[in-house]
Amino acid sequence: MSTAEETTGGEVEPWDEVTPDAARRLLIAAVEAFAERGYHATTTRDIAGRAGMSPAALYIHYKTKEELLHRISRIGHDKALDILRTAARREGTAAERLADAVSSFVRWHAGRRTTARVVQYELDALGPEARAEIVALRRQVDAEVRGIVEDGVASGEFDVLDVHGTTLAVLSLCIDVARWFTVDGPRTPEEVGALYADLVLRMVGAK
Amino acid sequence: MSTAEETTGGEVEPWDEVTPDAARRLLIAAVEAFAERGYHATTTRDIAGRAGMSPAALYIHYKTKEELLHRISRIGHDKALDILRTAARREGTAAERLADAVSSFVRWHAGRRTTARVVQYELDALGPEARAEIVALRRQVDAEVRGIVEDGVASGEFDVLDVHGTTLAVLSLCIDVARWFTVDGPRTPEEVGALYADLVLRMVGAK
DNA sequence: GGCCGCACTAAGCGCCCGCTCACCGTCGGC
DNA sequence: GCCGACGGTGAGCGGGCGCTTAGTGCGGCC
Repeated sequence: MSTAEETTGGEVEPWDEVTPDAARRLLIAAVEAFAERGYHATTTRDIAGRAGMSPAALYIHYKTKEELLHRISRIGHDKALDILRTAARREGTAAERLADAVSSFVRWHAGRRTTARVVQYELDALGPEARAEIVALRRQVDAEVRGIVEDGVASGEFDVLDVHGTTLAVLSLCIDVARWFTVDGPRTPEEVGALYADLVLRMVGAK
Repeated sequence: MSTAEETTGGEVEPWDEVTPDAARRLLIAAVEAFAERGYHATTTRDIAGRAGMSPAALYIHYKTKEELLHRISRIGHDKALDILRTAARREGTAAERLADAVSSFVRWHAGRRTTARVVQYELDALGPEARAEIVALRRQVDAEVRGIVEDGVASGEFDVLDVHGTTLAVLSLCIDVARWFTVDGPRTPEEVGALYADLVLRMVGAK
């Protein structure tokens, strides 16, 4: 096991794009609290406490509690989109790219479960403008996966009746991992990723 | 269009097991509010207001706000389990029974979306004892689906490497419908049910 | 060494939450 | 025609919420 910093959940938390250090500690504390209890059940006092600060310290780095959620959601969606884009743009058959996309997307949802929960399930807590921004990112996520599926259909690799519906189901399957996965469970993120890649290839009728 | 009572979402709401009438109206109001905003973001004043009552009226029929969630969750899980049991116990091949289970389970999650959202996503808001009761019901849900998958494997109808993992994925796929489905979308609950039944048969490698 | 800037704290404001309680209108039984 | 039972209301309590503000300790720069 590496000596890199880990959370109680055993997840490595980079978040290195967030500076200064105090702002990053507050954001990581917020991710943990939101993932455990949900945005509305989390208090600003709880977030500050987890970060080892007084309640007022939060407002030096963030305008509101909602801005914290917005930042988390934005960074998380960027990362998720980046994972899918990397898989979609690599060389290989549509089946190889789809398997790569699903397995890495699932590994992220399982391994970075706390972040993924906040990203996928707390969207409704954002205000209209922030939500609109995130919804646009989600459409890009959908487009990446649909692109691979369409490539496979065009090349004759896949046998799919409803491309939009199947794409939705594939993403849905991956996203729901954040709901049920636990580090205490019998499977590692890598195992779930491999299993799900196989299941998805079956769903698209890969030859 | 029928003259049966419908909510704004176009869903028929039986809830006929809840009496008296005022208690049922409060419970339906709570389902709508919890589904829209989440348990923690919903106020007792909002629930009572939707039911056309004063805030204090809620406490004549329910001890706490949490008891409302518990009742909703219990009734909803009973209904979901009933749907799966009916499909699992009918006559037919494992493939027929699995397709029936998935399509009816998905139709429920899409058609009764508000209830399903509360049932599937607000579990963590329950206290320890109530949550334990519901978790036991969920294990029975899992067992019903796993039973059909095992039958199919035993009879040679299905080709499945990881029975537990695949069962989990099948249920996961169905449950996530409650997160993304909208009545404004392009698909009816029946269409999604049929699509998902096909996808699941592919996942289990049905001959 | 003196002073400025700023990250941070202690205290607390105003608000709204879940929930309670004293009271009231209505309706069936005699 | 009166009376108790009961479903319902108006007002409000105690508390915790998101957020603010006045003040403090400390590190860097001349």
